[in-house]
Amino acid sequence: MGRIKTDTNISRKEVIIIKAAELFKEKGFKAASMRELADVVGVEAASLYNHISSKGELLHIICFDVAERYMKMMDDIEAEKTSSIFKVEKILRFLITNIVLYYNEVHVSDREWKHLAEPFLSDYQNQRRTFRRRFAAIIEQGIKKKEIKKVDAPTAVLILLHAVSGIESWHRSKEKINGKELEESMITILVGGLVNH
Amino acid sequence: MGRIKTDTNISRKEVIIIKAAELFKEKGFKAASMRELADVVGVEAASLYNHISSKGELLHIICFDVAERYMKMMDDIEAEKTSSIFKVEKILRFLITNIVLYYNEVHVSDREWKHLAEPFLSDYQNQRRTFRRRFAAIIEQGIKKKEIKKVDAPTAVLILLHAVSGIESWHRSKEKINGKELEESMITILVGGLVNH
DNA sequence: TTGAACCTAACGAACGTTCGTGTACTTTTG
DNA sequence: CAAAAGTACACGAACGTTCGTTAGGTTCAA
Repeated sequence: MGRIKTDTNISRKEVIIIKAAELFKEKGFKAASMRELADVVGVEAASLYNHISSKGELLHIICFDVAERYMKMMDDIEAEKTSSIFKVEKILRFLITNIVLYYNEVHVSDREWKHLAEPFLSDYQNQRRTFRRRFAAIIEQGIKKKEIKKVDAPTAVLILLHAVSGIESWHRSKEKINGKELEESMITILVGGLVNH
Repeated sequence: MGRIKTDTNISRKEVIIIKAAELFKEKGFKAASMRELADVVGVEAASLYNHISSKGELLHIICFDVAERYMKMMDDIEAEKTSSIFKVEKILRFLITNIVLYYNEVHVSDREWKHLAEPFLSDYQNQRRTFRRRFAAIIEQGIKKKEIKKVDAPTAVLILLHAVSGIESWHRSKEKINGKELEESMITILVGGLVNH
């Protein structure tokens, strides 16, 4: 079939990962086969194994790349000296931008992490849990300082995270509304609420 | 292995569907095998086929039962003579209650519908699209009547639907907060917003 | 005694992965 | 400078397993 096309900026392994993220998103991890992936990459299935060790490794790389970016962002924002409500807004903006930039990868890490093999599965779950706790802590600070309404912080975090992940659906119909507009809409609704005060 | 236990209220087929919903939620449709399902039901894999025609039929039933309830609810609410913001609130309350009651089924129909076979796949997608449009129309009415802030209605719908589906995560740690509390928290945040006005 | 419910055994298809080999560069050596 | 050795990458064939499903016989309640 021929070689995998690359330039100096991107390795053949990275090409496979990018295509895998797309395929896993489209079909789901289990339903996507290595033969299909090979087709998309333009090579025979066996040839993939010159670059990767297993199908599971692909999922692993995708999930942990995303998780790492989340953690880095949280480190930065926690260090900032701004109001809690502004921190919440900043986190939301990061999440939205991140989804727009790494659409396939984020989708896969959100929906297919169950298929990670141990011990990575536990590790991944821990990272997500920690992230949510740190997010909730910021909201609780905001409540104490009366910047944020008295709400159950962990519930608020769940709502915000899931609300943001709704962008995937939007992404399918790009034409209708652009990324920046979408971001503003989301912030308005989630931070300000629907009611016209 | 023995017979499937039933009473007069619930057929053997329904027992299989209930267990299938649980298994599909836990493992995903593709990763869940008929042999596993048989184990859970307490029977050999082949015996399942005395009650169902295929694995796909199980997914079909689960997805369309949920979709039907959504549509019925929308019919009712559209017919009501109340304010738009109150209709939105009612829809949200329905969605939350529905998730709490039919946790596994809703989860499966949300995440595994991709694996439906045609022509049911197209049918399902149409139903969901229609539902979102009707929801968006209610929000737009609210905007016209100045009950609701000027926001992009389709975006608002996506946010609300995904936010509500976040309850799944909550469901895993039932002890911490009960269903009614959760419902109030969600309405407060989604309708009223986070900011303390 | 009939029919629903279950069993064991087996089917072909698809899966992830391994193997041995071929080929075309690149590097090392005489 | 040319031959040899090494490396990177791709191939087709095959592996052992698991999958959904079917065929045909058995059990058991009504």
